[in-house]
Amino acid sequence: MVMKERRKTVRQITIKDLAAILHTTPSTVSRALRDEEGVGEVMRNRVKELARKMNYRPNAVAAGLRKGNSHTVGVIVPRINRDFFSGVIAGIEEIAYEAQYNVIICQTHDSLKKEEQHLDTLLRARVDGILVSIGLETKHFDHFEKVLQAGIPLIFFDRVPEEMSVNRIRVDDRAGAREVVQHMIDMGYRNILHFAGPDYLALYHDRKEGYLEALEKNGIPVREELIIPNSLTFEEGQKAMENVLKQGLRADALFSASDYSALGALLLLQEKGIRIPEEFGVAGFSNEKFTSYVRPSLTTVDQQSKVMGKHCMELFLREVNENNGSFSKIMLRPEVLLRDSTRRR
Amino acid sequence: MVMKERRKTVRQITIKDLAAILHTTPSTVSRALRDEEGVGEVMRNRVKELARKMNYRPNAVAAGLRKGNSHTVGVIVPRINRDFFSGVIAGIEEIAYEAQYNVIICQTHDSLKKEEQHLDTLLRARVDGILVSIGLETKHFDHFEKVLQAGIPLIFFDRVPEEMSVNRIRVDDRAGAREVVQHMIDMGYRNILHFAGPDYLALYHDRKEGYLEALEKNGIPVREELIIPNSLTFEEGQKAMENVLKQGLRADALFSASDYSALGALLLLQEKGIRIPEEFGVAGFSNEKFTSYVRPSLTTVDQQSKVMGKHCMELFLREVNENNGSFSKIMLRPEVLLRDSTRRR
DNA sequence: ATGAAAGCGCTAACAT
DNA sequence: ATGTTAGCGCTTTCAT
Repeated sequence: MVMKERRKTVRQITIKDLAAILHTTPSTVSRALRDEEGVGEVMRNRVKELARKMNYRPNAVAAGLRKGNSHTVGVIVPRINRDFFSGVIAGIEEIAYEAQYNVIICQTHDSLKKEEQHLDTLLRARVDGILVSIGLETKHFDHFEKVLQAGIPLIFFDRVPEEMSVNRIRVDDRAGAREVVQHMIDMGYRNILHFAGPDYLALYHDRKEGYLEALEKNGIPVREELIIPNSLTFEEGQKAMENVLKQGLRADALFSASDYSALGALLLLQEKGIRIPEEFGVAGFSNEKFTSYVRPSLTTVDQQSKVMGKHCMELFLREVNENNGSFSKIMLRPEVLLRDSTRRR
Repeated sequence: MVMKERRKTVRQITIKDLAAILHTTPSTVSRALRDEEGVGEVMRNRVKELARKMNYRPNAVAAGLRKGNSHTVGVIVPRINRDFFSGVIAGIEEIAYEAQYNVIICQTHDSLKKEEQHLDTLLRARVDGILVSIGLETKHFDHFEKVLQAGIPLIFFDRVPEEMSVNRIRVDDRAGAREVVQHMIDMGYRNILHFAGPDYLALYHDRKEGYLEALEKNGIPVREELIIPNSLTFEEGQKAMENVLKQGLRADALFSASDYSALGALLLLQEKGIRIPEEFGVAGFSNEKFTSYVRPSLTTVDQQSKVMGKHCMELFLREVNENNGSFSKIMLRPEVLLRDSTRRR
């Protein structure tokens, strides 16, 4: 590859150029290139041959303007470097690819302002649909109204607004939490901490509910002081566990709504010389990759990220084709992964 | 938020609609909205007010077609769930945001076919520039030629094609490797394994070179059998280390070109009851987040991902404004992070 | 089977 | 300060 040419503003080949060379018209060229009816065998081949030879590249902007769609969907997620979200994106991309859709990925870093900006940008770019997992700052959802006003499908996944008539896909967080806590109880843990997330997000609410249900079912009284709110990051997890130890709270296990804070706690416990899982059990949520890398490996709940992504895109495709005024709620079954951090005896 | 309306294909408000309502013309409305010269104070305010009231949303597709640019750059990376790549993307987004550019993120999963497809899609979408980190399968670069033909800036980062006249940004992998191996030698390790990547990628080549240089400088003879090619993933790392042990190779440390295979090896060694760092030292490369989460924490080399992303976007902005036929090579200084996996005595 | 003409929504050159 | 006109590159009706 020789990069000899000085870069300059180049006028790209257009359909009109091809038409002129072949002594025909843009309409015929357009039809030929898109394999439409009504072009002679010979002409079609001449067009395609020339297009190839001249490196013709269709202008999707122009086509989009004319056709009124872009064959592109926008995906808005809090962050792309979470295995969960990148898994969802992989699922979306897989189905999108089959259906010849492009995917634009945006991350909000959990900022409401960024979320609104990305939304505007995507709407201005005239995407054909938007798939969103909302950020931690998002407590009201008015800014999503304009997506519906624009008349394109809007689909929420994982972090979804509850009690609203919109398409949404989640895993059954409550069941996942219940099962993992049940397992911990089966392992003989009785004083189980819970690191929770903000209650206004259904998934965190449900994880707490699952925790409570499991305790209740086993006749274990709930101790409010064991439920520690807003402990989702690595650092928060360390700090929270440090406080627990400092306060001398009677506790022998932790079920965290987040793998990150579970790990923070786990490392702190190890530093203090507390043996896991013998003296203290730890479980997280989301099946981040590192949970299988740390020692002891961390019990967690897999959220079917790739399956969720596929469902998202399939739901979009259904919406865009059928366009009936209804909406879907899809709930996936999570998979509890029992690992060494809770497996004692 | 009441989502009452049945979704249907809605014609969005256009500049023409606004003009009609205000008994003026599209040009005036366009000028007013973009804060251009030549619109009266009163008219400008009336236009803006109405646009706001009617939820007018400019059609970026139409504007792009007319202006011949999209104010969008495309970013192609092997995968987005590597902390290194997501860090670069964060840097790109930061500068892009300031300069009012949109960013389209594409991942190739190291597939050459995907890389070519994404490239085509971005060119059809008429992005204003493309920033790429090539995939493992990519050994020839002809497909990038068309980016230059299209007359838009092309910038490679991290995984760049060497010996080619294109813009590229990297860290000094050789220096990073040399320093970390020197540190291992200082710690008394003498028989240091190297897990290498494919030699045709400059960054892996250079990491090996740095390793060799450090040995040489300290008068330690190179033993070819200690250099194990294509060991980059977690699984490959485990397998490679297992082979090393099985073969009874005399080795007391590992410098891996990848954090993932370093971790695989580390865990395998621990399983076998080998103490780290006392009996065996381990170092990786890239500063993936998990390297600080595992115990012992893993010595590694930080690649300045965010800084690299900023440089990429800044270089793009310079290119797009100045458009001189030259190209830049930027080399960043990596930072060696000495952690517990190599710190003995 | 092919061509002519209009127009998607916007911007910009050229009037007035 | 505002209007008129043309056109970005494509698709789609309507002719022939």
